[in-house]
Amino acid sequence: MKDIVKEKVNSAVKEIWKKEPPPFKVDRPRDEKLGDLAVNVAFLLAKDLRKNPQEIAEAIAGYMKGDRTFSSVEAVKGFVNFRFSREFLLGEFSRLLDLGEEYYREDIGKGGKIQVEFVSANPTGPLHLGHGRGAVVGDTLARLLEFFGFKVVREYYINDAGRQVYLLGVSILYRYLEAFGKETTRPEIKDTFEREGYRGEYVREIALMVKEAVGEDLLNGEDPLSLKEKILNHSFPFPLEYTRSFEGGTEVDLLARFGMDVILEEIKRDLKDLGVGFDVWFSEMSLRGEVEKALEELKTKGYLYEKDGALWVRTTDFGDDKDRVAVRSDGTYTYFASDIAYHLNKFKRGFDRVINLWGSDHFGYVPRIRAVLKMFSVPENWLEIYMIQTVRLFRGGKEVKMSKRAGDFVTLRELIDDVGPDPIRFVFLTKRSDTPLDFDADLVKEKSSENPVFYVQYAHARISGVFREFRERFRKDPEAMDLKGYLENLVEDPEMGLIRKTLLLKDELKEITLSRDPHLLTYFLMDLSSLFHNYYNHHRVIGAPEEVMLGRLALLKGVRTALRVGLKLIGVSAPERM
RNA sequence: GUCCCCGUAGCUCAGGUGGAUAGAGCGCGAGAUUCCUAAUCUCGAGGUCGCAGGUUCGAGUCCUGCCGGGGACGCCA
Repeated sequence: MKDIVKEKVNSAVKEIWKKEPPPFKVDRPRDEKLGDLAVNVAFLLAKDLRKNPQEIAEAIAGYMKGDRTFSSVEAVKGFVNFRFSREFLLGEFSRLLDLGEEYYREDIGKGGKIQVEFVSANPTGPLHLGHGRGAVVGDTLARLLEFFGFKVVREYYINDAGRQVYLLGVSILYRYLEAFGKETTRPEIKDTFEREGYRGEYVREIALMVKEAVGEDLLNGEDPLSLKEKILNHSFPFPLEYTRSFEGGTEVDLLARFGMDVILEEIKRDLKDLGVGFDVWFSEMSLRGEVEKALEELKTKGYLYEKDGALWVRTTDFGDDKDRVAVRSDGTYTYFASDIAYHLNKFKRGFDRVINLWGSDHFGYVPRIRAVLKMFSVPENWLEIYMIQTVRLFRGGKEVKMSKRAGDFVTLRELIDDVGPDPIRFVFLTKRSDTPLDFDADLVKEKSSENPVFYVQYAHARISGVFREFRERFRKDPEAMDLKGYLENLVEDPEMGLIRKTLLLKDELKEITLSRDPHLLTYFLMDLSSLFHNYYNHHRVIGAPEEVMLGRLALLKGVRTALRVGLKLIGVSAPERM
């Protein structure tokens, strides 16, 4: 609807002053008594035209006289305020009834390829709340982009190479021995575990699975390759891709691979239960050759140099505050080296746009990645990076500390089991993702008005209830009825208000998608639900005179479509009853 | 120390490229149900938008400084 106003104001300015208007804003006025939408173009034209804004606004308003889209166009203090006519609103609402969900869809993306990379948690432990937040925000963003015609690839980058994988293997080995009441005779294993090992309970569980599969054989120093076969033959109820890919090496490596198989399985299940799916699980390990090639290219371009036996990338040439190591003096690659190759890989895959959702601990990482992309002349706006801030969990009014070290951190799994996916998704979308979020587990569980997700779902359930009742009493299905002809019978202000709000979702969705602010959608849904609940409490549908009843049924049908679209996009269910 | 984010009602937070009299939920006070679900609704109280300057016709929004909170600053991942 904003487009319509924008278009009309544009041509008015062109017609009256024979000039192209500056970029102006179409917004909802603070007070809805002033109108449905307001335009600030008069302020922006004032200097140029050497007139005061009010005069300009009046000229524009005058030009619009007789336009049947609006019931009024007024100039107030320099704003031009538009109020949509009943005729126009009912016409749009009829289209909504005809088209259903499609009314809100628009092909902005035109098939453009966008990758959204999110979560990407290390496969060395269960997901925690912060990962869950990233999962929900990323998935919602992906849903929105898809809705608007982008071809979206959801990708999870698995850090399955590097030191943390070794640490996982060491930790499993340590716990395995412990399960036999033994201590390692190798001091490097003991030291490493004690200093940096993963202490979570899940490591013990994995160790027990190993014990189940190979018994004491690992204790007896059997060849890792034959241990591998024993694990594969044990028929665990999940794929063992990493274990299978083991082609010789230490038992620590084998255990790490098995551990990653187990953990990734858990991670996938957690995400699935949150309603989050991925198209691509990208393995860091698989980049092997590409890392070398990428570094070779950087070298040719002259951005690589050697110092203290390590290989450095001259990221300071492009705005980073210090240069970064890509290859350590012991010859191993840093995480950064993999990431250079990974982003280059993304670029070569031909995405028009790539969105990274990173945990806030990656903050300092942004400049170096941007620097590298510049070295490869990748356009600046190709990569968007958004930070997902930490989530603090509260129970019984107290913060529940999450500490991966001590192993007593709160997992996403516990919370999903505890409160279910709907409240989690909703709450994660009530704040901008780049600010910290406090999550009150007690409150979220409570099925009361304190919990906004139920408020919105309840609106949907109530409408469904009316439809149910109608079907029972009149033996007709409102879904199948063409009700738009009865819209004329809606005459009350709250009805027009609901219609207006329902139609506004279209602008809202578009803006939210383009500004990448999925959290605003929850606020819209609460507003719409509020209007509906208010209406519901003061107007009866069934029991009203037939003409009015059918009109109201039409109204509710449209509102329900809006609620469904909104809920679907944030991945929250729209229950028929509660 | 350097950099980034945040500071709006008692609490948790919206306020999307500056725009009109500052918004919601919770909490608090008062009320609403013979009728489609009261997980609801109505009314009320509650604010120097951290502080001080600046830019502007206009600042919660932009700039500078200060105060307070959080985070990032490894040849970790």
